Amino acid sequence: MTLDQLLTFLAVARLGSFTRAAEEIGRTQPAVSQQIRQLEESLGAKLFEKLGKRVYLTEAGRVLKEGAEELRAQASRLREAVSQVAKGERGRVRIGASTTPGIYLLPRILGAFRRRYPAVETSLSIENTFAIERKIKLNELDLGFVGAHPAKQELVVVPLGNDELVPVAAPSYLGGRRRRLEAEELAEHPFVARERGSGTRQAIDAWASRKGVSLNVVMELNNPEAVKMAVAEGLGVSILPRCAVAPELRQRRLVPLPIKDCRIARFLSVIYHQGKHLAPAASALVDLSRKLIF
Amino acid sequence: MTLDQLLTFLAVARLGSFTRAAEEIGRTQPAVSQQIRQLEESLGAKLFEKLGKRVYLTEAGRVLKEGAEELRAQASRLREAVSQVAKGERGRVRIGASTTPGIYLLPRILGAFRRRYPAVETSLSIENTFAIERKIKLNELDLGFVGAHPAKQELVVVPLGNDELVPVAAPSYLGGRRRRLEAEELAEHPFVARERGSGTRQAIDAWASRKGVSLNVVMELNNPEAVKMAVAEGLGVSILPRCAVAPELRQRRLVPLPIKDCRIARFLSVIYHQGKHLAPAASALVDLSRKLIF
DNA sequence: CATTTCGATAGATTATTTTTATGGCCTGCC
DNA sequence: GGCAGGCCATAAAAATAATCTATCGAAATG
Repeated sequence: MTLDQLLTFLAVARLGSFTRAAEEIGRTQPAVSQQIRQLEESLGAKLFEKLGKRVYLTEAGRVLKEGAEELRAQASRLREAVSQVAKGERGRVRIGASTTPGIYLLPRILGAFRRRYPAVETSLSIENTFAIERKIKLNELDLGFVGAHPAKQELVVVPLGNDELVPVAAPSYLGGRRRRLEAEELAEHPFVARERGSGTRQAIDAWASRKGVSLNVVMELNNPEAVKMAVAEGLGVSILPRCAVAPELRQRRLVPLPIKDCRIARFLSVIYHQGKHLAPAASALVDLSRKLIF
Repeated sequence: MTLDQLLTFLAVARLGSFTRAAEEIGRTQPAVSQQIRQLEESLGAKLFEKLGKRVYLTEAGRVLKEGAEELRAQASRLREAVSQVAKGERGRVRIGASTTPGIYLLPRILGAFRRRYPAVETSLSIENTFAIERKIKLNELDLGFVGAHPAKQELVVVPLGNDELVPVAAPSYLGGRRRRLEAEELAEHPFVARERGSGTRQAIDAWASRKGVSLNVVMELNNPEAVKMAVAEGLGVSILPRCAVAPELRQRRLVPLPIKDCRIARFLSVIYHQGKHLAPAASALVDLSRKLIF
């Protein structure tokens, strides 16, 4: 039983004639005869009977006709569904993001994406960079938004833009002072940090060791919002992604802490598996991200 | 897109390997590769991606997998349904019967048939012999139970048995008399007859003209039950199929009217279209009918 | 009763599928 | 890090399947 045979069968059943069915499907009549014979053999049932001139469906043929029509409709729906996915009109994109991009960037990006591709489902799981890399390698995620250069052989890295890290403090913490600190002076201030292993923390540690500063970490938090709260409460200073503190800086709930030569720029990237054929929807999301960042 | 390609696709999707899928379906690996490639081309969508060693479904592949499984299940159900019809376990038999067999024979036959083949639908339409023959020729009926020899070239006639016609009267009509009538004497009695065109009437008329008797028809009714009622009420005598009057004879609501040389035997037959491939269920019904008649 | 229509059949031909043989790529193991 | 082994892709050959041409026979038609 093949789909082709079923289509031939349906044409014969509908037209009540082998010859006319043959014309309709652009074959010769013997080809139709053989297709029907094979279908009958494979099903073990006679499908037509020739009473006089006309051909009639047998009872088995009537049952097959019902079912074959349903099958054809379903096959056609399936073809359409796959085609929609292939064209990016439908589908699912599984996104992973590390904390900073996940919280401060992706909501905006995904909002725009959703307006553009309303029928494409997106799932976002926020985890640390390491976990995201692992899941991408296992094909459990399609795209990863991370702030560290993985530079692994198996991953494609699409640069999105710089994510500047800015030192901040509570307005009351600094008081009236406006003096620019030397990098070493940071050691004198209590420092509220993200947990070790976070991209933000890694970038800060790398900068600090480059400058020969040892930070006076008084608190480690695995959530940038919690870090902001702690700093706003005057527990200490911190260095946070600009996109994370932009609203607080505007509302003056936090203020910049000027430090000499403090240009910590983390590179935000989208990563995906080497050799992966990005679905159109995923590809569109990457494009959209690049536009929205700049 | 063929069913074969979908089955191959499902095997690959399930096993995550072209080679293992090939083993499972008994082909070589390149055959699987080509099937998948053709499927991808016909759908216009990449279905698998090779990331490292394993092959993974793309989003389009995931959609196809869902749908293909449904399609497979439906195709398999369809195959089963057709097979059941072909084996006579299921199906529909469209039966036509003329009045006498339809009322007095078929309820019993169909009851027995239903117990034997509970999943086979039967439809019974009671019409006159002419209409039944026409519908059988138009393939609107599968089997016809009639009491006249159609002997048309295009019909197969399966004899079931004799349907004896017995003269009857109301007990009160005869009074104490028990004398056997000569055929000619029947003309002296009011006769309650079936309508012209009914098989019973035709048989009686044929017998009467053979005997040179002209019946004194005082009433024509198109329903044998109505004839019985009329006779029971003493409106006259009639000649009715034995199977139609058996209960009344037993209950003495009617009594036989002995007439010399009155052996009117109508032959009951099943008819179907010449060249018709009887479905197993229909065939079984014919067999059952022959058993139950004798 | 000849004629036409329609499906079945057989043999030739074409198209498709499968296999065989091989190459490239990645992985994992020493 | 080199090498073997596993896995998929590819191309040509072989096998299989589908289609076409030609023709037959049965049934309906005028």
